[in-house]
Amino acid sequence: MTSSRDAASAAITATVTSSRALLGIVAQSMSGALEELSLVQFRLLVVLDSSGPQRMGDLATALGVHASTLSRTVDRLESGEWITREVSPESRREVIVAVSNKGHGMVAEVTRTRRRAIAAVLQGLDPADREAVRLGMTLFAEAAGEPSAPDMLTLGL
Amino acid sequence: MTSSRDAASAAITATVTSSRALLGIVAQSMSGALEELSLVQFRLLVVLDSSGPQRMGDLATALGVHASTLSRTVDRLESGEWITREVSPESRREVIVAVSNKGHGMVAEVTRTRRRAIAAVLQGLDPADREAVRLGMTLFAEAAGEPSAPDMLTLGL
DNA sequence: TACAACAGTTGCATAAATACAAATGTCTGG
DNA sequence: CCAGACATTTGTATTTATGCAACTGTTGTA
Repeated sequence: MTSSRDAASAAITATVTSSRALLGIVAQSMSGALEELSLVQFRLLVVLDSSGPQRMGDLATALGVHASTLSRTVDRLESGEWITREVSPESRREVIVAVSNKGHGMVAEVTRTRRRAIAAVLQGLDPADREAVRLGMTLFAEAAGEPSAPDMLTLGL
Repeated sequence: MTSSRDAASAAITATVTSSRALLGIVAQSMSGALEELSLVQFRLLVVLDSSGPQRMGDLATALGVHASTLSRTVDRLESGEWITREVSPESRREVIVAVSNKGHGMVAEVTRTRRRAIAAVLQGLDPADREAVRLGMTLFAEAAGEPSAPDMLTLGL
């Protein structure tokens, strides 16, 4: 007979294997961006793109880096016109950073590429299997919950 | 009615969401290693651990970096005793790099942590749902195939 | 209004990753 | 056996990321 432990283990192994494939897709989708930006810079762009305009200090906290480190990274991104940096209308000692159109376009491009790559994989399945993937992925995502921001930052995502 | 395009799109979205969760787990599993090693160094360790001992030149090619760059990175890993570096028994001009016990242990530890984290997530599902995840993940992994090495390297995996 | 708290930048300093060029040592074919 | 090819390392230089300390300017408050 097959024990429930074997069944659980099979699910784990399948998930690990699948995570490798998914990781490959994610990495590949980022390769274009990483020709123009460092991983750290791209990470900043993603955070800013998803959270909206931020004060320097808050952004430094969100990224877990020193304010001076952020200031330099923002220098570089600004000179590449990926982001904008403006004195806050609220307080002249605060500086608000926001993604530029160019910056948003890059993030969107990566997202689009990722989605397209996943779509291409699913294309290779018949509808019933595709539905099985949808179900499995949905169940897993629900059980896992949202990844924490600090976790994602480890890999610069 | 629900078109087949909607169904496909739902599968894509579910997979994208799931990939985020998986990425979080992967990143978290690496966080311990990244306190002691840089991403580049860890990447080298993983490649070496999975492909076995390599000549410097081949390793540089596999990692897509200049030989001199590799030489320096190997210096650092060697001084931390993560790897060994020995003159090849075949030819005295060749140098063979291999993971040390310590290095292998680190990679294994990350792998173990990852597996455990995934197991914990699956633990939260009842057997039927877990089986659905197993099936979905298996189908996806089969359809996606093995990720290419260069792709994985983008993220240092 | 003066002073303390705050936000950000700038002046160091360090470490890592990177590549190119040059040097060193080893092989190999003629 | 020796000249060129080959594998690796070393010298040099650049870029990025990083943090601490000091500085500048702004705000709030006693």
